[in-house]
Amino acid sequence: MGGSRDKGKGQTTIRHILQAAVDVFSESGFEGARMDVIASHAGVNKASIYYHIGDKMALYTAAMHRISGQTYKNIAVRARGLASPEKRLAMLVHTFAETVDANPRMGPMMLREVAGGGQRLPGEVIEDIAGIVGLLAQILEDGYKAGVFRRVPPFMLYMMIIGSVVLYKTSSPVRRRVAGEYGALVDGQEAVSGTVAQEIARLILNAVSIHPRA
Amino acid sequence: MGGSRDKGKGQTTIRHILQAAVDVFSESGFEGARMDVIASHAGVNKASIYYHIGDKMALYTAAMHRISGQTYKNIAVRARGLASPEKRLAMLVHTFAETVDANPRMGPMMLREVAGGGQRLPGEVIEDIAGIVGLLAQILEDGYKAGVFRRVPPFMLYMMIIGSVVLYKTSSPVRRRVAGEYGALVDGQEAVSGTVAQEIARLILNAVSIHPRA
Amino acid sequence: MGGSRDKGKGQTTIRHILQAAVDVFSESGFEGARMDVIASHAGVNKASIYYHIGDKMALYTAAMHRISGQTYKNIAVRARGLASPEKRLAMLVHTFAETVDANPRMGPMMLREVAGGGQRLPGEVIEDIAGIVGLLAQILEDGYKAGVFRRVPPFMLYMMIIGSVVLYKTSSPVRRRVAGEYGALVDGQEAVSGTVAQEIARLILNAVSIHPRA
Amino acid sequence: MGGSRDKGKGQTTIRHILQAAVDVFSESGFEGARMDVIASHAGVNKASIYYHIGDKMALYTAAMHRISGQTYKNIAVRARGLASPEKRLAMLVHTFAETVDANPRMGPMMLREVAGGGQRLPGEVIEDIAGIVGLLAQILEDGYKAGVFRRVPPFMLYMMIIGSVVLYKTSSPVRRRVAGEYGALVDGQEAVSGTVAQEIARLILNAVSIHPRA
DNA sequence: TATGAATGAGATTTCATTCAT
DNA sequence: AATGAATGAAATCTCATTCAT
Repeated sequence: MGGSRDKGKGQTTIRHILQAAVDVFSESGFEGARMDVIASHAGVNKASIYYHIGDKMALYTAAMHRISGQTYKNIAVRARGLASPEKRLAMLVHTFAETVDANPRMGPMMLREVAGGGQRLPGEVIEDIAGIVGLLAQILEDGYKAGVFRRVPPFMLYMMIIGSVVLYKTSSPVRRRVAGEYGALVDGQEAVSGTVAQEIARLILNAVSIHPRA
Repeated sequence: MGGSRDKGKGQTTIRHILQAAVDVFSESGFEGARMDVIASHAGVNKASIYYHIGDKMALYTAAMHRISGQTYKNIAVRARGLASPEKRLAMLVHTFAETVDANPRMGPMMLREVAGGGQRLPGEVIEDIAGIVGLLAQILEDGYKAGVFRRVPPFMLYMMIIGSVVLYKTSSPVRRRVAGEYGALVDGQEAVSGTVAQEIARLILNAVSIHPRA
Repeated sequence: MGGSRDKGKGQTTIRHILQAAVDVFSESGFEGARMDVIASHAGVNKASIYYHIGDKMALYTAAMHRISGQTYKNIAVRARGLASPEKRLAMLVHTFAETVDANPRMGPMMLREVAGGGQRLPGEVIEDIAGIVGLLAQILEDGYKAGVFRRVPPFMLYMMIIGSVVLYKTSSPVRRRVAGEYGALVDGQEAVSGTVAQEIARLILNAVSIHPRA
Repeated sequence: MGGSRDKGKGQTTIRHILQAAVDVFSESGFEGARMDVIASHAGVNKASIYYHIGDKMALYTAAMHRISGQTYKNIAVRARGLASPEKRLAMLVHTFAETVDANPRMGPMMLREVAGGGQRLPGEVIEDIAGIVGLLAQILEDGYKAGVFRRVPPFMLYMMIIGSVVLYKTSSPVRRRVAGEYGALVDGQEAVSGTVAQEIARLILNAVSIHPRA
């Protein structure tokens, strides 16, 4: 019946492996991840990973690229066609938050990479990040020309956005543990798109906007 | 036997070990760090680490606490005695930035912990973090009561601050690599206190302040 | 279906496989050779080797026999019909040298076998070697009866001949490296038949001949 | 009593490891040798090899050098002080044969190296070989000047000597198997110094000497 | 207090071989 | 007749930890 015959069996296997790699690497980091674990998550023999993809480093690269590529594509597609810089900036925050929600593994992987100085970041991933920073820079430039935004270094704002979104998302276990110490100070939602993203977007917009003196 | 002057020899060794541990753990993460490497950085034999401190986990805990404790103390001391909530908030950002500059290892270690869900964070470190979040909550509360700040979830703002400061600091290698792809978009200072911290403080203040409509 | 012209297709494949096997085994030895490498040298899929020939050992046996058989046949054919023992001995050295030149892979394979005690030598190969030793023994016997040769153990002379020819041929890379250390001592021709074989034949003849006292 | 305390425990371990390495590598070749086997031959844990020496390649290098060095030293010491070139050449053959008898592992290792083109031969080993060839060249030169030797390329004669000695020694299992096929042709002594070396020395001397025409 | 040596347990990687098509 | 995919078994190498001194 229609469609998927067993042709391309290898492609399916590769997809399984990459998904498992994303999961395990993001949970445990590069050194902490074990090939055994990835293999069994993927439901394949360890040797299959080497057959289809290569060694641990190659697997890591492939997994990273898979995620950064998706993120960039999502953001790029949605960023088009919105009129005002404010709306585009808000949209970027929301899209980023949604991507993080849809890809809970992305945050940890990126944080770890940044923590390690990005030494392991493959060129393709760097390109994806540069793409996102480029979009953000364009928005800020347009807003500045329109007289609504202050001059803000785009990379700094990028860090602020992913900092708040990713850390907020990722830190929920930490947040809970801090909550144990400090009761009311902490607020417990899990998803970061929706309410939380709205709050973040408002803060970010507030931060970059030019406000008239009273 | 002996007695008099060999007192404190062990303390020096312990200090060397802890410093080396901070360096190596922050560079490579928990799993990536090797006891050999830490030992040789410290200029001692591997077995000495076990004698003086304990196993890898104990060493990690000690190193983390050493850093988070310093940070908390720095911030707590400086945050006292400033009148307006705005000034206290700006001060907190600056102090945090300075601490990160003075302790370049702190950022990576914290990012990694957050990325890993903080599973390994020892109670003492959690307390230090909670302490900082508590200070921040107090500042926001005062500002809200004074009618100058909006209601902002303190943990979210905490994430925003450490997100921008730490990521900005830590990401300088990544930033340079992105710069290669995207020329002018990136700005290259290394220290995060000073100009960069000022810019961040301004953004943060802008973000939380209540602005009159034009 | 099929029928007419696909006959013999398998034979070509088998030839390719065997040639590749000879190349790779002689370059890397039995343990060092990889089935993948042999397959790709032969331009076929790894599984084809198993289909057509069998496992690694079977392939090795087939490759060895292919070579030893050629050598024996060459020598046997040429050795016939020459009158004097001296000429037949010289001819044997030359033929051996030519075979080694034509089959550059033979030397290494034989050396390795000898080095390993010949445990892996299949019976057919042993027979080929025994054949050559037999020819040599006959020559020596005839020369002894004719009063021109001393009594020399044939196997020892066989070792001397293949030792000098094969080692000389095989060792050219080593010779070049030694040359780097010891300049003028080394002489660099590549082919072993021709001049080199003449020199060797002269030495061998000199060695076994009976020389009148001055 | 006297002497060996437990000081230098590591040195003993290293000696055990190297001896085991020589045994196993020479029996099985580089690829065929298993680190497990070497470790258990040496009576140490596998990891000890890595602790004391390094990886498989480093171990191989160390083992090769150990052997080639001993050989060169033996020959160099004995070659001094003999008057006539003939006696020195004979002595070299005998010493070589004795060394091979004393070090039954040397032959196989060298044959394998030659078979592989010597790609793996470390510089130190090349130097040892060059040293031996140098001694031989000197002897031949002296004999030529004295009018008793023909001009013979030293490297070729070197190959002839080690070819006959080493192959003869090493090939005893092969010889036995050939004997099974060809009865009387083969002669079965195991040691190569003594009678066999005498025979070889006589052949070699015969080969290089200038003989008056009858 | 300090260290060279040693190791068990486990990690990554390789490879000959088989299977389904 | 041929092949892409898959794998069990085993090889090399690593590393936190302990021991004897």
